[in-house]
Amino acid sequence: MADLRRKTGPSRPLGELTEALRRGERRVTGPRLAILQVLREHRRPLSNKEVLALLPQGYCDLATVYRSMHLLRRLGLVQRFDVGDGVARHELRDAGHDGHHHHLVCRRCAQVVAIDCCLLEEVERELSRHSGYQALQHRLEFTGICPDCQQR
Amino acid sequence: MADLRRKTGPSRPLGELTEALRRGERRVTGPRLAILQVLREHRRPLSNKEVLALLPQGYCDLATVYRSMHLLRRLGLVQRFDVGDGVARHELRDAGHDGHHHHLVCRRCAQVVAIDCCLLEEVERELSRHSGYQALQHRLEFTGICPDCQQR
DNA sequence: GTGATTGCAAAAATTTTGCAAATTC
DNA sequence: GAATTTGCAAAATTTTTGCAATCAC
Repeated sequence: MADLRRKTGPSRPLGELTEALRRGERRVTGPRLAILQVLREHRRPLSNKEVLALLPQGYCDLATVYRSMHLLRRLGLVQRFDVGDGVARHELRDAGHDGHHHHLVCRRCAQVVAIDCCLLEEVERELSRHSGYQALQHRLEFTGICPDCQQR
Repeated sequence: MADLRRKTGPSRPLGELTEALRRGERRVTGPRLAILQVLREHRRPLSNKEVLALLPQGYCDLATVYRSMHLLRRLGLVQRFDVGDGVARHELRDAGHDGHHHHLVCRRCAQVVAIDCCLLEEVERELSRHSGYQALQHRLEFTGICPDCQQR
């Protein structure tokens, strides 16, 4: 499922990522760079242990991976996935994450259609009124079978 | 959008649930009955600790709640949700439809509100017409800051 | 009675944290 | 030089498991 979400094309340049760190007034350290490299090269949800294993032998501590992942998530660079086995996984997000939008993904071929408009602003306002929750955000993903795949 | 929040009334009759246990050749025990009662009365994703706390004082062991929840999941009676705080939650599934609905999760305390109606059936139809995709499904999750956390 | 189920306690596994030393800016 | 970040070890959680006692059928 995670693979279906992935957009084709190269991942974000490392420079952009370190830039995001600096914007957040965080330091660009060896471990953080290395972790970002791993995430760039393996674009699927990785557990922290997997990330550690993909780093040069003994390069950094598991605790550092945990801390870095928290940071990257706060900065919006990474998205967390819970697959249902009690282990958190993280995946690098695509560049356009500030421009909020949704995707429609084919479950067969993973072709992606971007949905430009955000469909849920009105719903969000209503929901906030009814629930008392504030600062609402949402994450919406559609899947289906694309026209091409329907013919096969 | 009148009533977004799930009505808290009991759902599936208890008899139907114990029936499912028997069909699975599992025994109907006190702890299992009590856990099912709790799930029937609180129809939102509950952690195992929450379930235990909602049972009569000292009524059963946390390990039993874990084991029961595994069983109920294998039997398809409950659905597991991972909200992103490292704690698994379970919710009773509805008999009739697939149990599809959405959640509103507090980003601070992970408290969950179930949203009874599916907001996107109409959107899905529109989207299907415009994109040509078929058999659409979606996953939608709202997050926000719950009223309690707003005060802290 | 037989076999599944429970409680208890102990173990596993994941994640977080305190603090001195090292690193980045 | 100041402040953040790291490693290490220890702690805190969440979840699982072994086993004798108990319970459902």
